[in-house]
Amino acid sequence: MEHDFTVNMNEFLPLRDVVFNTLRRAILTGELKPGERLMEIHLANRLGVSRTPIREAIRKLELEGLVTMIPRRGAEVAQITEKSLQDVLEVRRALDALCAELACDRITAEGKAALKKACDGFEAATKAGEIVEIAAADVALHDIIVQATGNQRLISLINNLSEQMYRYRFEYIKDESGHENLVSEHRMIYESIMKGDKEGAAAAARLHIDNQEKSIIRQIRIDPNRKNGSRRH
Amino acid sequence: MEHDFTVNMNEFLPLRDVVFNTLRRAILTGELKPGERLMEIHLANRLGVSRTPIREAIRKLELEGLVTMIPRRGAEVAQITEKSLQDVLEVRRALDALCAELACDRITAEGKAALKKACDGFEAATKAGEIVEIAAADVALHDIIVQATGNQRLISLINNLSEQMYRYRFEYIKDESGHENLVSEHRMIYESIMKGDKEGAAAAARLHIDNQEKSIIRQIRIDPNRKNGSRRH
DNA sequence: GTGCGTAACATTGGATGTATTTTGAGAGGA
DNA sequence: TCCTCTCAAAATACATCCAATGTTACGCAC
Repeated sequence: MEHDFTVNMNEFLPLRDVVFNTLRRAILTGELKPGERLMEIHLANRLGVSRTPIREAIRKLELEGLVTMIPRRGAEVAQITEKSLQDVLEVRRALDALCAELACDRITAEGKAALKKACDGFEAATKAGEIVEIAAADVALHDIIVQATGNQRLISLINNLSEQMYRYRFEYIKDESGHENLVSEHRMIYESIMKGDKEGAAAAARLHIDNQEKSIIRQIRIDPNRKNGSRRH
Repeated sequence: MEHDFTVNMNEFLPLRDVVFNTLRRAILTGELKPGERLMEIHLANRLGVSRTPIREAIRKLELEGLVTMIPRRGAEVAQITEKSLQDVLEVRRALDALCAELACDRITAEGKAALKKACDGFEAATKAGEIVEIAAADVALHDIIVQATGNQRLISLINNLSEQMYRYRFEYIKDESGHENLVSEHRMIYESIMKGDKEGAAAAARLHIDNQEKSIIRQIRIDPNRKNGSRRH
């Protein structure tokens, strides 16, 4: 229990970080569409800052892979291809399995309690059927497992990779038929971690990603119009 | 087989990328030491450019984890702790194993030929005993496996993680006693991939990282003076 | 002699100015 | 009608400038 000044600290975030977070959110929520150009002056006017913070934010987005740079032409929102999604998921499968294994060894008593609560919470959310609730519960559950590893590098990598598919998060949750699968997968991960069964936890985590992959890829094929961005003004 | 303009393109790299690469190399080779402050105006004078490209390069280094930002005070070269190294290696163990597995399925005939050549080359280099040669052969070998996965995201992640321990690369090679281990580990990975034995390849890759980890950690404990940076002027 | 306060300095954060490059439209010719 | 060349408009890349803040050192008081 440190101080509770953290809230006020947000006021003092450098503008570049505010812009960075704003743009990232806009890209991940689909407000800025793949292929759309990010022009410094327009963004600067829109956000009411000068070009400098915009540029620095774009540099970071570039390294994160959310925008692609074309020299002397500027940045645009990165295209998401089926291949790139599969690449991301392939890595995530390995890293989520690693998380599950490490969590078996390292999770604390409080962690276990939180995990149980999150697992129950997810089950309740699916029964209620509220998409947003389910997504939030899903994130919370995974977050506990990831955090339990205590590996800072792993934590930030997973967060980054998860982001890449953030805009598809709702797709596989909408699919009602998958709900009981989701619940049982979560429960299997949960129980394996509780027992300290590393192989079981890893296998369950992999299976979980496999199913997400199937669901997401199916959605993309059904609705491939996301590819082309449209101008905003 | 696209164009072969890639070489000439280097001439047209934006200044910020030149600075980015320069600073990154300086950090990884130890020319800029952990804890050392990166002051924009000094770097600008040193490299003969203005502050703008420096700033944008630092933003990228920040996201890559090579420098840490202190608000209103600037950037400094990130400290390397034993914990952070272990974190990196823990992730690499999983990703190298994944690479080996994927390579089993996806390596081409040319890839196999190159792999054989690289493997023999490494063995020859260890016999010759030239540290630099051995390191180069080691990189070449691993590169072939990583590239064979065809997963662009995985490739860049592994490259990034490898960089984090670049300055320790020579440490575990200097250790003469480990040479025959290195050779046999490489050979085991090589043979497993040739046979398409995924489990074997993954296990061998993990073992390989385990041994590197032991060697590097031992070196750090022997020579922990790297921790504190010194001012340059 | 030590500790506190203040002022000068150094450095980052952000804004603006300038030049080069790209793009796109329009005119002219095949 | 289509292609090409030219020119203008716009956007990036880089440099510089101003403002705000953190740091340091000096001096004064206790």
